[in-house]
Amino acid sequence: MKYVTIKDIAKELNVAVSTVSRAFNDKYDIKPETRERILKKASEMGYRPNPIARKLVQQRSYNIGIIIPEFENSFFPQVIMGAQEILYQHNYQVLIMQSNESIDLEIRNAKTLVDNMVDGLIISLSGVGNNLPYYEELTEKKMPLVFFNRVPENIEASKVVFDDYKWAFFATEHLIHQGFKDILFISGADDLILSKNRQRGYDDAHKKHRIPTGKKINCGFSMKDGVQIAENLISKNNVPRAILAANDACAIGMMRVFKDSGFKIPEDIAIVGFSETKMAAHISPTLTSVEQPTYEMGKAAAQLLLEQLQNKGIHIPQTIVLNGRLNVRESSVVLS
Amino acid sequence: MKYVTIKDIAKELNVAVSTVSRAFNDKYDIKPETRERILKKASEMGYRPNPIARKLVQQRSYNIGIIIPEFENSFFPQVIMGAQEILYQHNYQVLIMQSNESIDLEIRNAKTLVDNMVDGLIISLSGVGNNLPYYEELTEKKMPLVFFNRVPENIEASKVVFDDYKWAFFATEHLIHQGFKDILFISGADDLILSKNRQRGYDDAHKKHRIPTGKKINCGFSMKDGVQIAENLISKNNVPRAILAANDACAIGMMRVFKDSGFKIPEDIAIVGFSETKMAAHISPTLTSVEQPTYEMGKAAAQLLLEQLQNKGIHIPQTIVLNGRLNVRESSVVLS
DNA sequence: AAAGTTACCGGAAACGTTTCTGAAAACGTT
DNA sequence: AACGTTTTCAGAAACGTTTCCGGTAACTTT
Repeated sequence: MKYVTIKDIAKELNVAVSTVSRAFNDKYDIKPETRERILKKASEMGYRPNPIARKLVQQRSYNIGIIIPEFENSFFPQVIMGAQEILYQHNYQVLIMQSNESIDLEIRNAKTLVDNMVDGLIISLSGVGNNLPYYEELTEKKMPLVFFNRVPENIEASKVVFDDYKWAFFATEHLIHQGFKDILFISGADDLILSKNRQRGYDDAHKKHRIPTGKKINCGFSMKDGVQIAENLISKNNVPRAILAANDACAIGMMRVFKDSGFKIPEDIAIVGFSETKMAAHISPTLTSVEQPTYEMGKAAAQLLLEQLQNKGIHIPQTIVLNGRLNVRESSVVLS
Repeated sequence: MKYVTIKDIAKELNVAVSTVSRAFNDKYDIKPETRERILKKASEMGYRPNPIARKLVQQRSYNIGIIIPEFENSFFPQVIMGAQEILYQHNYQVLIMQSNESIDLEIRNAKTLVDNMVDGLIISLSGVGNNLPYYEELTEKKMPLVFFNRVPENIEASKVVFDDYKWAFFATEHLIHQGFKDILFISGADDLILSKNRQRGYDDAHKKHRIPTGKKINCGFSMKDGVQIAENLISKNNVPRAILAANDACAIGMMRVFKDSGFKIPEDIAIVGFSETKMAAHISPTLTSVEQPTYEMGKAAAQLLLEQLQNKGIHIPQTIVLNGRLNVRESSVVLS
């Protein structure tokens, strides 16, 4: 590839490169007339400014990095789209990297993005481990950082999360109201705050209604995980009356297994999902699920980051807690 | 952010910057001993090479850009993961951009990536329009390009596609074998080759069995599109006996509407999806669908690109056609 | 011991921008 | 007409690398 540079234009027009640069950067000290002349010639020659060179001298990139743990569920893509909308408006480009649920890859991704001089980072953790010390380091170096969804506990950075406590509470209470006493809680990895909050919600709902809490099983967020757990429950003859699943993918995987094994949903076993996907309303029975404002989560994260980018220097970390909704559908309701 | 540079190390060790550079680039003319000394000091100081500066002087980035039209279906994420696997192995970083099914945004994305000196581009089209002249231009300028899935017709570039003709043919024939004569064909946008090939497969299957072809409706690839079309068919009292859908999302959207309106699947209406998603096996009735090797598609695209990157200069565009499979499930089978 | 090789390293140019400094030209003021 | 201002621009340094060129020192060869 041959690129047209600012020098080519300068030579063509017999002006200095600095003049051409000024023409493009809308600087005050340039005659409108020559500015037009330069812009015209530049577009004739098909010139496009080289962002790489600009990054180098300005020490900033107008790029924002987004790191997500997985691509399987539509959750993260939706968050990204929300963030993109805001960032595009402010002339930032978005670089997306995916960590495949691996902490090591996540660190590698983060370093790559930092090396590429992103102006800020929006991150959802793949897990908790030696990535956290690195993020500590980044915050100390004043790299603008925003975590979302799967956030670290002890890092002083802006975060946007879902109110997992509250909605785990409501979802559990909903199941209790249906008369179920033996409610299995499928949790994400234990080290995520998200899991702890849901656990608290689940526990407190039981306390409120003076019911002993049921079992808890840790689980990933994929359909495969759900399938595996369900098969396990059945083979051990350990099927509960109701389940609060880690997410929809997990719930749908379980439903499939239960249905195949002759269980009726919700008559034999009731199920509630989390972070609702499009599928919830389309499978049968339709799946009760906690709906999260994914798009808004992305938007909020982007906005928090923009704030940091604007008032650089002083910056008080902020945590935004987003509200949701429980969409009650067939999978958890028994008509009595 | 303050970055440690090659100069800092040079100063610290009283060597020239060129020497430090050599130490990192594994060049022959450096004494192993000083090389060690430099590497040690560098890691002590937390030095990381600045890829931006390197890009500028080398006029290459070791970055590959991937542009996809949408994030809703898991299809593209899976392709990306396949491509990533190959590209990572060859030390390329992957930059992902998403065009939101907009041709204008797609062009903008492509230009951004080119400006950022990606070494190559892997693209799936959002549509056909004034993006194509731009890609023509890029190929003339020798920018390595690989299209996949939604590919342009008349551009001399490497492509990897699915054998849409063959599997549309088989899927249609499968429906014909079930005894259905009135088969509605839900197609993607008309200007995509993919759509044309499927159309041909659909037509030829009818010809082979001497059945007049049914209707065709154009449609997007989202669940919403499916819902809308199904509602339309019902309201116009125009429901066919069987449907070959544009993809699974579309099929699932339709199934939902039909079920809600009292249609039995497959007794009243049979449905076959395309580019199978995880959901196909999990909804009820389970959905017959054409399975595409998404992961392999990404791998193949990456490999074609790598070939171009290696033998730069001479390069004969190549088209890889991937095979698939028809997974027959409940939604299309009537027991007779 | 002189000449030729080789191994190693320093210096400087280059990549394409932005930005700082300063100077020429144009203008206004008295 | 002399001076001060403002406008407009040119030149050069800088960003952090790689790479080319050349030079010294050590080692071979005769």
